Amino acid sequence: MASLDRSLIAGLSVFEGIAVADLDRIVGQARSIRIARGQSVFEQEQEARSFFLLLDGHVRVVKSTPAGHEVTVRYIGPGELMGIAGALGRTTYPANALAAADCVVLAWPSHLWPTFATSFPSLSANTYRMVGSRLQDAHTRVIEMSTEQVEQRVANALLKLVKQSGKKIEEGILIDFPISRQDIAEMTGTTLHTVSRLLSAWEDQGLVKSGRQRVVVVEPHRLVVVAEARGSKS
Amino acid sequence: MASLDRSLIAGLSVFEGIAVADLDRIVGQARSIRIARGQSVFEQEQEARSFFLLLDGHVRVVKSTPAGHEVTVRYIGPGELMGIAGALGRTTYPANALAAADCVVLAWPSHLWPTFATSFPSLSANTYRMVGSRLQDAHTRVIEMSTEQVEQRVANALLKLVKQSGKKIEEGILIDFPISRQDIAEMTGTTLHTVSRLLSAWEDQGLVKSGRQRVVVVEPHRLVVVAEARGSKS
DNA sequence: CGTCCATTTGATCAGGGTCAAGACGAGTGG
DNA sequence: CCACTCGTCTTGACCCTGATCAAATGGACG
Repeated sequence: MASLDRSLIAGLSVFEGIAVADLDRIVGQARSIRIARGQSVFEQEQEARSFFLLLDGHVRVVKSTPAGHEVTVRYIGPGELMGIAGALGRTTYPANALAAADCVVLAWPSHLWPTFATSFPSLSANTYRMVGSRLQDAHTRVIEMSTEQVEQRVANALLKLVKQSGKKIEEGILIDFPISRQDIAEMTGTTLHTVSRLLSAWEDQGLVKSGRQRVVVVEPHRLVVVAEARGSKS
Repeated sequence: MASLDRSLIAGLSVFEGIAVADLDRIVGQARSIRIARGQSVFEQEQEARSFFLLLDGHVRVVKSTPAGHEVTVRYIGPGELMGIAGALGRTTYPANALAAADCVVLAWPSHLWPTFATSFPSLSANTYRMVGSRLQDAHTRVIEMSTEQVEQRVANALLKLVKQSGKKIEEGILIDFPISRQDIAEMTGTTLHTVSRLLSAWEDQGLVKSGRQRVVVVEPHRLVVVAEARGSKS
Protein backbone atom coordinates (compact mmCIF):
# COMPACT_ATOMS: atom_id res chain seq x y z
CA MET A 1 0.00 0.00 0.00
CA ALA A 2 2.77 2.43 0.90
CA SER A 3 4.35 2.04 -2.51
CA LEU A 4 1.09 2.70 -4.26
CA ASP A 5 0.58 5.84 -2.22
CA ARG A 6 4.06 7.09 -2.92
CA SER A 7 3.71 6.92 -6.66
CA LEU A 8 0.45 8.82 -6.49
CA ILE A 9 1.94 11.44 -4.28
CA ALA A 10 5.30 12.19 -5.84
CA GLY A 11 3.87 14.58 -8.41
CA LEU A 12 1.71 16.68 -6.13
CA SER A 13 2.49 20.36 -5.96
CA VAL A 14 2.49 20.28 -2.15
CA PHE A 15 5.56 18.08 -2.28
CA GLU A 16 7.39 19.93 -4.98
CA GLY A 17 11.07 20.26 -4.17
CA ILE A 18 11.10 17.54 -1.56
CA ALA A 19 13.66 14.75 -1.76
CA VAL A 20 12.31 11.24 -2.31
CA ALA A 21 13.78 10.01 0.95
CA ASP A 22 12.09 12.83 2.83
CA LEU A 23 8.85 12.13 1.06
CA ASP A 24 8.99 8.59 2.39
CA ARG A 25 9.57 9.85 5.89
CA ILE A 26 6.61 12.19 5.58
CA VAL A 27 4.19 9.78 4.01
CA GLY A 28 5.33 7.00 6.29
CA GLN A 29 3.82 8.80 9.25
CA ALA A 30 0.40 9.22 7.70
CA ARG A 31 -2.43 6.83 7.87
CA SER A 32 -4.67 6.44 4.90
CA ILE A 33 -8.41 6.63 5.46
CA ARG A 34 -11.40 5.91 3.28
CA ILE A 35 -14.40 8.17 3.75
CA ALA A 36 -17.80 7.42 2.26
CA ARG A 37 -19.87 10.05 0.49
CA GLY A 38 -21.75 12.17 2.98
CA GLN A 39 -19.45 11.35 5.91
CA SER A 40 -17.49 14.12 7.52
CA VAL A 41 -13.70 14.38 7.48
CA PHE A 42 -13.61 16.85 10.35
CA GLU A 43 -16.04 19.12 12.06
CA GLN A 44 -16.28 22.78 12.98
CA GLU A 45 -15.08 23.61 16.51
CA GLN A 46 -13.70 20.13 16.95
CA GLU A 47 -10.18 19.88 18.28
CA ALA A 48 -7.78 19.74 15.35
CA ARG A 49 -6.04 16.43 15.99
CA SER A 50 -4.99 15.81 12.40
CA PHE A 51 -4.37 17.47 9.10
CA PHE A 52 -5.16 15.82 5.82
CA LEU A 53 -4.19 15.39 2.23
CA LEU A 54 -6.99 14.46 -0.13
CA LEU A 55 -5.83 11.73 -2.51
CA ASP A 56 -9.07 10.98 -4.26
CA GLY A 57 -12.60 12.29 -4.22
CA HIS A 58 -14.01 15.72 -3.42
CA VAL A 59 -14.64 17.41 -0.12
CA ARG A 60 -17.04 20.25 0.52
CA VAL A 61 -16.00 22.68 3.25
CA VAL A 62 -19.01 24.24 4.95
CA LYS A 63 -19.44 26.76 7.70
CA SER A 64 -22.61 26.83 9.73
CA THR A 65 -23.88 30.01 11.27
CA PRO A 66 -25.53 30.21 14.68
CA ALA A 67 -28.72 31.14 12.82
CA GLY A 68 -28.64 27.82 11.00
CA HIS A 69 -27.49 28.95 7.59
CA GLU A 70 -24.84 26.95 5.79
CA VAL A 71 -22.26 28.53 3.54
CA THR A 72 -19.92 26.49 1.39
CA VAL A 73 -16.45 27.92 1.77
CA ARG A 74 -14.75 25.85 -0.90
CA TYR A 75 -14.45 22.50 -2.58
CA ILE A 76 -11.25 20.55 -2.07
CA GLY A 77 -9.95 18.42 -4.93
CA PRO A 78 -7.37 15.62 -5.09
CA GLY A 79 -3.88 16.73 -4.10
CA GLU A 80 -4.98 19.49 -1.76
CA LEU A 81 -4.28 19.80 1.93
CA MET A 82 -7.07 20.43 4.37
CA GLY A 83 -7.58 20.82 8.08
CA ILE A 84 -4.25 22.56 8.51
CA ALA A 85 -5.52 24.53 11.48
CA GLY A 86 -2.28 23.77 13.31
CA ALA A 87 -0.15 25.49 10.70
CA LEU A 88 -2.18 28.63 11.27
CA GLY A 89 -1.99 28.60 15.04
CA ARG A 90 -5.50 27.33 15.61
CA THR A 91 -6.41 24.46 17.87
CA THR A 92 -9.84 23.75 16.37
CA TYR A 93 -11.12 23.29 12.85
CA PRO A 94 -12.84 26.37 11.46
CA ALA A 95 -15.43 24.51 9.37
CA ASN A 96 -17.07 21.21 8.56
CA ALA A 97 -15.58 19.08 5.83
CA LEU A 98 -18.02 16.71 4.13
CA ALA A 99 -17.14 14.12 1.53
CA ALA A 100 -19.03 15.16 -1.63
CA ALA A 101 -18.02 11.82 -3.12
CA ASP A 102 -16.24 8.77 -1.75
CA CYS A 103 -12.78 9.88 -0.68
CA VAL A 104 -9.33 8.60 0.17
CA VAL A 105 -7.26 10.83 2.43
CA LEU A 106 -3.93 10.72 4.20
CA ALA A 107 -4.04 11.92 7.79
CA TRP A 108 -1.14 13.13 9.94
CA PRO A 109 -1.34 13.99 13.63
CA SER A 110 -1.32 17.77 13.98
CA HIS A 111 1.62 17.73 16.37
CA LEU A 112 3.87 16.65 13.52
CA TRP A 113 3.43 19.92 11.68
CA PRO A 114 6.04 22.01 13.53
CA THR A 115 8.67 19.31 12.93
CA PHE A 116 7.70 18.96 9.29
CA ALA A 117 7.78 22.71 8.80
CA THR A 118 11.32 23.07 10.13
CA SER A 119 12.68 19.85 8.63
CA PHE A 120 11.24 20.40 5.17
CA PRO A 121 11.29 24.07 4.22
CA SER A 122 9.85 23.34 0.80
CA LEU A 123 6.83 21.71 2.36
CA SER A 124 6.33 24.74 4.53
CA ALA A 125 6.74 27.13 1.62
CA ASN A 126 4.37 25.13 -0.58
CA THR A 127 1.79 24.99 2.16
CA TYR A 128 1.87 28.69 2.86
CA ARG A 129 1.72 29.41 -0.83
CA MET A 130 -1.49 27.40 -0.84
CA VAL A 131 -2.77 29.30 2.17
CA GLY A 132 -1.99 32.51 0.35
CA SER A 133 -3.98 31.47 -2.65
CA ARG A 134 -6.89 30.50 -0.44
CA LEU A 135 -6.79 33.92 1.14
CA GLN A 136 -6.87 35.33 -2.36
CA ASP A 137 -9.83 33.15 -3.24
CA ALA A 138 -11.70 34.29 -0.18
CA HIS A 139 -11.11 37.93 -1.04
CA THR A 140 -12.19 37.28 -4.59
CA ARG A 141 -15.38 35.77 -3.20
CA VAL A 142 -15.99 38.87 -1.12
CA ILE A 143 -15.45 41.08 -4.13
CA GLU A 144 -17.80 39.01 -6.25
CA MET A 145 -20.47 39.12 -3.59
CA SER A 146 -20.06 42.89 -3.35
CA THR A 147 -20.04 43.82 -6.99
CA GLU A 148 -21.70 41.14 -9.07
CA GLN A 149 -25.26 40.09 -9.71
CA VAL A 150 -26.42 36.61 -8.83
CA GLU A 151 -26.27 35.51 -12.45
CA GLN A 152 -22.58 36.38 -12.76
CA ARG A 153 -21.76 34.76 -9.45
CA VAL A 154 -23.40 31.49 -10.39
CA ALA A 155 -21.70 31.51 -13.77
CA ASN A 156 -18.34 32.14 -12.10
CA ALA A 157 -18.96 29.39 -9.59
CA LEU A 158 -19.65 26.89 -12.37
CA LEU A 159 -16.58 27.98 -14.26
CA LYS A 160 -14.48 27.59 -11.13
CA LEU A 161 -15.83 24.09 -10.57
CA VAL A 162 -15.19 23.21 -14.19
CA LYS A 163 -11.63 24.44 -13.93
CA GLN A 164 -11.05 22.55 -10.72
CA SER A 165 -12.92 19.33 -11.37
CA GLY A 166 -14.04 19.35 -14.97
CA LYS A 167 -14.02 16.12 -16.93
CA LYS A 168 -14.45 16.09 -20.67
CA ILE A 169 -17.32 14.02 -21.98
CA GLU A 170 -19.01 14.06 -25.38
CA GLU A 171 -21.65 16.63 -24.43
CA GLY A 172 -19.19 19.07 -22.89
CA ILE A 173 -17.42 19.32 -19.55
CA LEU A 174 -18.92 17.48 -16.60
CA ILE A 175 -18.48 18.63 -13.05
CA ASP A 176 -17.12 15.40 -11.76
CA PHE A 177 -18.99 14.88 -8.52
CA PRO A 178 -22.60 15.04 -7.40
CA ILE A 179 -23.67 18.63 -6.86
CA SER A 180 -27.18 19.87 -6.25
CA ARG A 181 -28.86 23.22 -6.89
CA GLN A 182 -28.79 23.73 -3.16
CA ASP A 183 -25.01 23.20 -3.10
CA ILE A 184 -24.50 25.80 -5.81
CA ALA A 185 -26.78 28.18 -3.94
CA GLU A 186 -24.63 27.80 -0.82
CA MET A 187 -21.52 28.64 -2.82
CA THR A 188 -22.98 31.78 -4.30
CA GLY A 189 -25.12 33.21 -1.56
CA THR A 190 -28.45 32.71 -3.24
CA THR A 191 -31.33 30.24 -3.12
CA LEU A 192 -31.82 26.93 -4.86
CA HIS A 193 -34.81 28.46 -6.64
CA THR A 194 -32.76 31.13 -8.32
CA VAL A 195 -30.05 28.63 -9.27
CA SER A 196 -32.68 26.35 -10.75
CA ARG A 197 -34.15 29.18 -12.80
CA LEU A 198 -30.73 30.20 -14.09
CA LEU A 199 -29.75 26.67 -15.05
CA SER A 200 -33.07 26.20 -16.81
CA ALA A 201 -32.59 29.41 -18.76
CA TRP A 202 -29.03 28.46 -19.68
CA GLU A 203 -30.17 25.01 -20.71
CA ASP A 204 -32.70 26.62 -23.09
CA GLN A 205 -29.84 28.61 -24.57
CA GLY A 206 -27.69 25.53 -24.92
CA LEU A 207 -25.01 26.72 -22.49
CA VAL A 208 -25.32 23.83 -20.06
CA LYS A 209 -27.04 20.51 -19.56
CA SER A 210 -28.07 19.57 -16.09
CA GLY A 211 -29.98 16.99 -14.19
CA ARG A 212 -30.25 15.55 -10.76
CA GLN A 213 -27.02 16.46 -8.93
CA ARG A 214 -25.28 16.73 -12.23
CA VAL A 215 -24.09 19.68 -14.29
CA VAL A 216 -22.44 19.65 -17.69
CA VAL A 217 -21.12 22.86 -19.16
CA VAL A 218 -21.62 22.64 -22.90
CA GLU A 219 -20.25 26.00 -23.97
CA PRO A 220 -17.76 27.34 -21.44
CA HIS A 221 -16.97 30.19 -23.79
CA ARG A 222 -20.45 31.61 -23.77
CA LEU A 223 -20.70 31.04 -20.04
CA VAL A 224 -17.65 33.24 -19.59
CA VAL A 225 -19.48 35.94 -21.48
CA VAL A 226 -22.40 35.64 -19.09
CA ALA A 227 -20.01 35.78 -16.13
CA GLU A 228 -18.50 39.02 -17.34
CA ALA A 229 -21.64 40.80 -18.41
CA ARG A 230 -23.51 43.40 -16.42
CA GLY A 231 -20.57 44.38 -14.19
CA SER A 232 -19.92 47.47 -16.31
CA LYS A 233 -20.22 50.79 -14.59
CA SER A 234 -16.92 52.53 -15.31
CA MET B 1 15.33 56.79 16.98
CA ALA B 2 16.10 53.09 17.12
CA SER B 3 15.68 53.08 20.86
CA LEU B 4 12.34 54.81 20.60
CA ASP B 5 11.16 52.30 18.03
CA ARG B 6 12.29 49.38 20.12
CA SER B 7 10.32 50.40 23.15
CA LEU B 8 7.20 50.80 21.04
CA ILE B 9 7.71 47.46 19.43
CA ALA B 10 8.63 45.19 22.30
CA GLY B 11 5.03 44.59 23.35
CA LEU B 12 3.57 43.83 19.93
CA SER B 13 1.98 40.43 19.52
CA VAL B 14 3.91 39.80 16.31
CA PHE B 15 7.09 39.75 18.34
CA GLU B 16 5.84 37.71 21.22
CA GLY B 17 8.37 35.14 22.33
CA ILE B 18 11.31 36.81 20.62
CA ALA B 19 14.46 37.52 22.56
CA VAL B 20 15.40 41.18 22.96
CA ALA B 21 18.70 40.71 21.17
CA ASP B 22 16.92 39.13 18.23
CA LEU B 23 14.38 41.91 18.23
CA ASP B 24 17.22 44.38 17.80
CA ARG B 25 18.59 42.42 14.91
CA ILE B 26 15.18 42.37 13.27
CA VAL B 27 14.27 45.98 13.81
CA GLY B 28 17.78 47.09 12.95
CA GLN B 29 17.24 46.01 9.37
CA ALA B 30 14.06 47.96 8.89
CA ARG B 31 13.73 51.48 7.76
CA SER B 32 11.05 53.63 9.22
CA ILE B 33 8.84 55.59 6.87
CA ARG B 34 6.28 58.29 7.37
CA ILE B 35 3.26 58.21 5.06
CA ALA B 36 0.81 61.06 4.77
CA ARG B 37 -2.92 60.55 4.77
CA GLY B 38 -4.15 59.54 1.32
CA GLN B 39 -0.76 58.31 0.14
CA SER B 40 -0.33 54.68 -0.76
CA VAL B 41 1.92 52.25 1.12
CA PHE B 42 1.94 49.73 -1.71
CA GLU B 43 -0.09 49.07 -4.80
CA GLN B 44 -1.95 46.17 -6.34
CA GLU B 45 0.08 44.18 -8.90
CA GLN B 46 3.23 46.02 -7.93
CA GLU B 47 6.29 43.91 -7.27
CA ALA B 48 6.44 43.12 -3.56
CA ARG B 49 9.82 44.58 -2.64
CA SER B 50 9.06 45.09 1.03
CA PHE B 51 6.83 44.02 3.84
CA PHE B 52 5.66 46.39 6.52
CA LEU B 53 4.75 46.79 10.14
CA LEU B 54 2.34 49.60 10.91
CA LEU B 55 3.51 51.49 13.99
CA ASP B 56 1.02 54.29 14.02
CA GLY B 57 -1.99 55.35 11.98
CA HIS B 58 -4.50 53.32 9.98
CA VAL B 59 -4.27 51.78 6.56
CA ARG B 60 -7.14 50.86 4.30
CA VAL B 61 -6.56 47.85 2.07
CA VAL B 62 -8.55 48.09 -1.13
CA LYS B 63 -8.93 45.87 -4.15
CA SER B 64 -9.99 47.31 -7.47
CA THR B 65 -11.92 45.29 -9.97
CA PRO B 66 -11.40 45.50 -13.72
CA ALA B 67 -14.89 46.99 -13.88
CA GLY B 68 -13.80 49.89 -11.71
CA HIS B 69 -15.42 48.93 -8.43
CA GLU B 70 -13.44 49.26 -5.24
CA VAL B 71 -13.85 46.90 -2.33
CA THR B 72 -12.23 47.50 1.02
CA VAL B 73 -10.68 44.26 2.17
CA ARG B 74 -9.69 45.37 5.64
CA TYR B 75 -8.36 48.10 7.83
CA ILE B 76 -4.93 47.66 9.35
CA GLY B 77 -4.25 49.08 12.79
CA PRO B 78 -1.05 49.80 14.71
CA GLY B 79 1.01 46.69 15.42
CA GLU B 80 -0.17 44.75 12.40
CA LEU B 81 1.94 43.44 9.55
CA MET B 82 1.01 44.15 5.97
CA GLY B 83 2.27 43.47 2.50
CA ILE B 84 3.60 40.07 3.49
CA ALA B 85 3.11 38.73 -0.01
CA GLY B 86 6.50 37.08 0.19
CA ALA B 87 5.56 34.95 3.17
CA LEU B 88 2.70 33.56 1.09
CA GLY B 89 4.71 32.79 -1.99
CA ARG B 90 3.53 35.76 -4.00
CA THR B 91 5.77 38.15 -5.87
CA THR B 92 3.27 41.00 -6.18
CA TYR B 93 0.96 42.75 -3.75
CA PRO B 94 -2.63 41.60 -3.99
CA ALA B 95 -4.23 44.95 -3.16
CA ASN B 96 -3.73 48.67 -2.70
CA ALA B 97 -2.88 49.96 0.75
CA LEU B 98 -3.87 53.56 1.39
CA ALA B 99 -3.08 55.57 4.51
CA ALA B 100 -6.46 56.41 6.07
CA ALA B 101 -4.59 58.70 8.44
CA ASP B 102 -0.98 59.81 8.71
CA CYS B 103 1.09 56.70 9.33
CA VAL B 104 4.45 55.53 10.53
CA VAL B 105 5.58 52.15 9.25
CA LEU B 106 8.65 49.97 9.42
CA ALA B 107 9.66 48.42 6.11
CA TRP B 108 11.86 45.39 5.52
CA PRO B 109 13.07 44.17 2.13
CA SER B 110 11.01 41.11 1.17
CA HIS B 111 14.08 38.98 0.63
CA LEU B 112 14.75 39.03 4.36
CA TRP B 113 11.61 37.04 5.12
CA PRO B 114 12.97 33.53 4.48
CA THR B 115 15.92 34.21 6.78
CA PHE B 116 13.69 35.73 9.44
CA ALA B 117 11.30 32.80 9.22
CA THR B 118 13.98 30.19 9.81
CA SER B 119 16.01 32.20 12.32
CA PHE B 120 13.05 33.25 14.44
CA PRO B 121 10.46 30.50 14.60
CA SER B 122 8.26 32.54 16.93
CA LEU B 123 8.09 35.32 14.39
CA SER B 124 7.05 32.84 11.77
CA ALA B 125 4.44 31.24 14.00
CA ASN B 126 3.03 34.61 15.05
CA THR B 127 2.84 35.74 11.46
CA TYR B 128 1.06 32.66 10.24
CA ARG B 129 -1.31 32.85 13.17
CA MET B 130 -2.17 36.31 11.94
CA VAL B 131 -2.59 35.03 8.40
CA GLY B 132 -4.90 32.37 9.75
CA SER B 133 -7.04 34.89 11.50
CA ARG B 134 -7.23 36.98 8.35
CA LEU B 135 -8.39 33.95 6.44
CA GLN B 136 -11.01 33.50 9.11
CA ASP B 137 -12.04 37.13 8.78
CA ALA B 138 -12.38 36.80 5.05
CA HIS B 139 -14.58 33.74 5.42
CA THR B 140 -16.65 35.52 8.00
CA ARG B 141 -17.09 38.34 5.52
CA VAL B 142 -18.28 35.88 2.88
CA ILE B 143 -20.74 34.37 5.31
CA GLU B 144 -22.06 37.77 6.33
CA MET B 145 -22.50 38.78 2.72
CA SER B 146 -24.34 35.54 2.03
CA THR B 147 -26.68 35.43 4.98
CA GLU B 148 -27.19 38.90 6.41
CA GLN B 149 -29.15 41.94 5.39
CA VAL B 150 -27.39 45.21 4.69
CA GLU B 151 -28.44 46.63 8.03
CA GLN B 152 -26.75 43.82 9.96
CA ARG B 153 -23.64 44.02 7.84
CA VAL B 154 -23.21 47.72 8.42
CA ALA B 155 -23.83 47.30 12.13
CA ASN B 156 -21.24 44.52 12.26
CA ALA B 157 -18.76 46.61 10.31
CA LEU B 158 -19.10 49.47 12.77
CA LEU B 159 -18.72 47.13 15.72
CA LYS B 160 -15.62 45.64 14.15
CA LEU B 161 -14.13 49.09 13.64
CA VAL B 162 -14.98 50.04 17.18
CA LYS B 163 -13.33 46.93 18.53
CA GLN B 164 -10.25 47.49 16.42
CA SER B 165 -9.85 51.24 16.62
CA GLY B 166 -12.36 52.54 19.12
CA LYS B 167 -11.41 55.41 21.38
CA LYS B 168 -13.54 56.34 24.35
CA ILE B 169 -14.76 59.91 24.43
CA GLU B 170 -17.54 61.49 26.47
CA GLU B 171 -20.27 60.88 23.90
CA GLY B 172 -19.39 57.23 23.34
CA ILE B 173 -16.76 55.39 21.34
CA LEU B 174 -15.17 57.18 18.45
CA ILE B 175 -13.81 55.37 15.42
CA ASP B 176 -10.39 56.88 15.59
CA PHE B 177 -9.66 57.81 12.00
CA PRO B 178 -11.50 59.63 9.22
CA ILE B 179 -14.05 57.35 7.60
CA SER B 180 -16.72 58.33 5.11
CA ARG B 181 -20.08 56.82 4.24
CA GLN B 182 -18.50 55.72 1.01
CA ASP B 183 -15.75 53.89 2.92
CA ILE B 184 -18.31 52.03 5.00
CA ALA B 185 -20.24 51.18 1.86
CA GLU B 186 -17.10 49.67 0.33
CA MET B 187 -16.60 47.51 3.42
CA THR B 188 -20.12 46.17 3.39
CA GLY B 189 -20.96 45.83 -0.26
CA THR B 190 -23.63 48.49 -0.39
CA THR B 191 -23.95 52.12 -1.47
CA LEU B 192 -23.15 55.32 0.38
CA HIS B 193 -26.84 56.20 0.14
CA THR B 194 -27.93 53.20 2.11
CA VAL B 195 -25.21 53.72 4.70
CA SER B 196 -26.27 57.32 5.08
CA ARG B 197 -29.90 56.34 5.60
CA LEU B 198 -28.95 53.75 8.18
CA LEU B 199 -26.71 56.11 10.11
CA SER B 200 -29.41 58.75 10.06
CA ALA B 201 -31.96 56.29 11.37
CA TRP B 202 -29.60 55.10 14.08
CA GLU B 203 -28.79 58.67 15.00
CA ASP B 204 -32.52 59.34 15.49
CA GLN B 205 -32.62 56.34 17.81
CA GLY B 206 -29.59 57.56 19.71
CA LEU B 207 -27.41 54.59 18.75
CA VAL B 208 -24.69 56.61 17.06
CA LYS B 209 -23.58 60.15 16.36
CA SER B 210 -21.96 60.88 13.09
CA GLY B 211 -20.71 63.71 11.00
CA ARG B 212 -18.33 64.37 8.22
CA GLN B 213 -15.94 61.42 8.07
CA ARG B 214 -16.59 60.78 11.71
CA VAL B 215 -18.62 58.13 13.50
CA VAL B 216 -19.21 57.77 17.23
CA VAL B 217 -21.02 54.71 18.54
CA VAL B 218 -23.04 55.86 21.51
CA GLU B 219 -24.71 52.62 22.50
CA PRO B 220 -22.67 49.62 21.34
CA HIS B 221 -25.02 47.35 23.21
CA ARG B 222 -28.05 48.28 21.22
CA LEU B 223 -26.03 48.22 18.02
CA VAL B 224 -25.16 44.60 18.77
CA VAL B 225 -28.87 43.90 18.98
CA VAL B 226 -29.36 45.43 15.55
CA ALA B 227 -26.46 43.38 14.21
CA GLU B 228 -28.01 40.16 15.41
CA ALA B 229 -31.61 40.80 14.44
CA ARG B 230 -33.35 39.44 11.37
CA GLY B 231 -30.93 36.54 10.85
CA SER B 232 -33.39 34.14 12.42
CA LYS B 233 -34.57 31.27 10.31
CA SER B 234 -33.93 28.25 12.51
C1' DC C 1 -17.10 84.32 -0.26
C1' DG C 2 -17.06 80.69 -3.49
C1' DT C 3 -16.06 76.02 -4.58
C1' DC C 4 -15.78 71.33 -3.69
C1' DC C 5 -16.94 67.31 -1.36
C1' DA C 6 -19.50 64.69 1.98
C1' DT C 7 -23.93 64.01 3.31
C1' DT C 8 -29.00 63.85 3.32
C1' DT C 9 -33.36 62.70 1.62
C1' DG C 10 -37.10 61.70 -1.67
C1' DA C 11 -39.04 58.89 -5.50
C1' DT C 12 -38.91 55.03 -8.35
C1' DC C 13 -38.18 50.37 -9.68
C1' DA C 14 -36.26 45.79 -10.38
C1' DG C 15 -33.51 41.82 -8.91
C1' DG C 16 -34.20 38.13 -6.62
C1' DG C 17 -36.05 36.17 -2.16
C1' DT C 18 -40.17 34.01 -0.34
C1' DC C 19 -44.32 31.34 -0.63
C1' DA C 20 -46.70 27.69 -2.83
C1' DA C 21 -47.54 23.67 -5.65
C1' DG C 22 -46.28 20.15 -8.66
C1' DA C 23 -43.44 17.14 -11.58
C1' DC C 24 -39.82 14.05 -11.94
C1' DG C 25 -36.67 10.36 -10.69
C1' DA C 26 -34.46 7.14 -7.73
C1' DG C 27 -34.35 3.94 -4.33
C1' DT C 28 -37.17 0.76 -1.12
C1' DG C 29 -40.03 -2.68 0.45
C1' DG C 30 -43.71 -5.69 -0.54
C1' DC D 1 -41.95 -6.17 -10.80
C1' DC D 2 -44.62 -2.59 -9.17
C1' DA D 3 -46.32 0.87 -5.93
C1' DC D 4 -44.83 4.11 -2.69
C1' DT D 5 -42.11 7.60 -0.70
C1' DC D 6 -38.74 10.85 -0.28
C1' DG D 7 -35.60 14.19 -2.05
C1' DT D 8 -34.42 17.05 -6.02
C1' DC D 9 -35.84 20.05 -9.27
C1' DT D 10 -39.15 23.21 -11.75
C1' DT D 11 -42.15 26.97 -12.25
C1' DG D 12 -45.51 30.58 -11.13
C1' DA D 13 -47.03 34.65 -8.35
C1' DC D 14 -46.03 38.17 -5.29
C1' DC D 15 -43.57 41.49 -2.72
C1' DC D 16 -39.62 43.64 -0.23
C1' DT D 17 -35.01 45.23 0.23
C1' DG D 18 -31.96 48.10 -1.33
C1' DA D 19 -29.96 50.07 -5.83
C1' DT D 20 -30.53 53.85 -8.83
C1' DC D 21 -31.75 58.47 -10.20
C1' DA D 22 -32.13 63.12 -8.81
C1' DA D 23 -31.58 67.24 -6.16
C1' DA D 24 -30.72 69.92 -2.26
C1' DT D 25 -28.12 71.01 1.98
C1' DG D 26 -24.11 71.88 4.77
C1' DG D 27 -19.26 72.13 6.14
C1' DA D 28 -14.49 72.88 5.28
C1' DC D 29 -10.98 75.18 3.23
C1' DG D 30 -8.63 78.24 0.08
